[in-house]
Amino acid sequence: MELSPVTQRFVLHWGEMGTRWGVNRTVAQIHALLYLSERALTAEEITDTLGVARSNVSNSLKELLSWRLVKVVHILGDRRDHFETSKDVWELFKLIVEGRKQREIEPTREVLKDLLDSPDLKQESAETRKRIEETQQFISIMTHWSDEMLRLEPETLMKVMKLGARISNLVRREGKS
Amino acid sequence: MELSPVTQRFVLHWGEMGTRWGVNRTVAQIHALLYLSERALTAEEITDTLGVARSNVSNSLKELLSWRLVKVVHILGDRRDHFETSKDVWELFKLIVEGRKQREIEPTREVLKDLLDSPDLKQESAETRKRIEETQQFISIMTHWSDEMLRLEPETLMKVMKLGARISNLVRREGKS
DNA sequence: TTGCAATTTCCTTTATTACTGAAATTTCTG
DNA sequence: CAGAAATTTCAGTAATAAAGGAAATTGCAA
Repeated sequence: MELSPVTQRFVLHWGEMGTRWGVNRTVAQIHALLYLSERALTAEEITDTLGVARSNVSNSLKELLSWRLVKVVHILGDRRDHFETSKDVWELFKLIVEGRKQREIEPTREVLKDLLDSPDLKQESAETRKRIEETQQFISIMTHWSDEMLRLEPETLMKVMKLGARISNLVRREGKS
Repeated sequence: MELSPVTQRFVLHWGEMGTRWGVNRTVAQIHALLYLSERALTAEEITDTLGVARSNVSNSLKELLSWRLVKVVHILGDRRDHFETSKDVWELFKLIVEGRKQREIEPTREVLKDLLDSPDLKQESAETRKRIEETQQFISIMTHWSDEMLRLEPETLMKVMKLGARISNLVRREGKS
């Protein structure tokens, strides 16, 4: 499968950014490819289009499945797995935030909880204890809020965001007067 | 400088998570150390405490400075640079979001703009064009909203968050009835 | 302006992560 | 159930990133 110039640039860029987003190049490229594809693709097709090893595609798809960014679908009369991703940016965003929370926040939350429960804690200065408590509390609040937001429909979310903007404007105007 | 058990675990954990957060172990460890430290530290002290090469500390501090997570301060009668970080979690959070936006979003925003301006675009299917336009628009909205939020004082932000929670509850209740 | 402390640069080594390709396994079909 | 297609596993290799350490630079102070 030949890629058009625009698609090719999109896929290559997504791949380059992948590293910064916490996934490897191939994972990001596959996701980009599926995102722009009009239909679900087989692993074989992905392999050919991207020019990487079949096994690499297999592992990358597994990672995308673990993020729930990609789903397996079946085509009648074809025993091969076909892969597709949501075309809804909001949906994708939610899944990415969810995945990152799981990988980037959850382990820390647990360690902080552990530290705060630890008998060693009383040896620490009040300052240190306060610092750790505040960190823990902050994570807790942000996690809860983000869960709430992620549960919203796009339209509702837009309303909340506009509201946020309104309040922030208000605050700024009051600050000036 | 000897670390207490709790501080040590905190620093080591922060270091391990660093990789997932897009910085290397040393960078994250230094930040953790400064975060729990009661006073600003010299590069030398950091080197000794963490047991890494002096040059590694130098480079890591430079990276932390580029994130604006760390500041140089001077102590009267001491020519050495001393380093400190904010103790305010909200402040730190803002800086991290700002940094990540710069590194993880901005390059993509530019490429998408480029693609949408490109003469090649008209060769693409309507579907593809729509997909790229929506992506671009989504990034634009989210960036703008996050800028607004980051400008808020912690207390105002809390209000907005509570409001968000209220709306989300409302929506859920209406959905049920 | 020389000398030394402090810091950074830059090249090398080490560690980590990504990727390949062959072999093994699973899954489907006749 | 045998054979082939599809997929995954895994061991080795390549690529990338992190860290170390010597040498160079900076900047202050006598």
